[in-house]
Amino acid sequence: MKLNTKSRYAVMALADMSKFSRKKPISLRDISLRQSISLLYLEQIFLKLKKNNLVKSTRGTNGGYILNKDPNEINLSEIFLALDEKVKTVGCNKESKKGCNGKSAKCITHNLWDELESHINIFFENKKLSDLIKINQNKI
Amino acid sequence: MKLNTKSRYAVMALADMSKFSRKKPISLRDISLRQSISLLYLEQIFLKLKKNNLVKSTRGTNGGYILNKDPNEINLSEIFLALDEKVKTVGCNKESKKGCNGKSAKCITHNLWDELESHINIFFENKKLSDLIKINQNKI
DNA sequence: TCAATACTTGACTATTTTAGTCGGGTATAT
DNA sequence: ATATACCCGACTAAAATAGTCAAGTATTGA
Repeated sequence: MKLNTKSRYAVMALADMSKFSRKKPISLRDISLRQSISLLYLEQIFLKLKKNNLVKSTRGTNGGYILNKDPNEINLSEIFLALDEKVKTVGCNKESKKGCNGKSAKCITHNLWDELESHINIFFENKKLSDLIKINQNKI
Repeated sequence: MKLNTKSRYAVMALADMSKFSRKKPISLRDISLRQSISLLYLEQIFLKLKKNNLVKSTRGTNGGYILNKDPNEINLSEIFLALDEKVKTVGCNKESKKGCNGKSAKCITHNLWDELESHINIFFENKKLSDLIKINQNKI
């Protein structure tokens, strides 16, 4: 049970950006160097973040990305959502409303996974980007 | 971010067993039929459960598995542990104490994932097998 | 103007993980 | 004896992951 790197790197990169002013664009190159994430990979990630209006971009020299909102207004749910990272613990969850494991009824563990999902989602919803940098003032 | 089927099936199978007396062995064949899980796959799963002393077995005709403890004494953590399902949200966690992402220091999101892990682990520790069947009295 | 910077996009790929199956056992009850 | 049911390692197809690559376009600063 683990998160994929895209989601993790997205959070890392946005947390990185949160430490800087929202006036000047921050280039992916800089983020790549500071956080040791492949530039090419970051590009892929930021396309999704942009499509989901978490960041906006300016091209050209001195271009880069800017956060669309204040770090204390961005929660982790939004970020995971932007990257299609679903906290979908199992196959038999809300989406497949009718059956689990090829059967016509909900499986015996159905409610359990639902509960776990809610648990994790609530955790993410309550966690803001600004929370990350508060704890990590000392780190780059 | 999802659980693997082995862990899920393990919980399902043990929850299934929890509904029956702990006197008579329950065959994997029966569990397989009731829960729609491949018998061959169940065998693999129960080997691990047995090695970790969650169940004991008797061979031969009318053989099968018996829970080693009462359902209200078995929590989900034990089950996941038996199947090596770690709630290891990311690479850079407690195990790799020194660095994340090839760097020498903890990454900016390190504490976040730690916190999430604890969260989920606590959820599992507090959840007993007996809780599952209480909620699902009506289901097989 | 023109070179350098930096975002844009889709396609591609090696590796790893997952979700099982298969084959050939061994022990036990009837 | 024979059918049942656990035991165990090895194997594999398919999917997911974690990226890279190629070929752009837009903007700025010298």
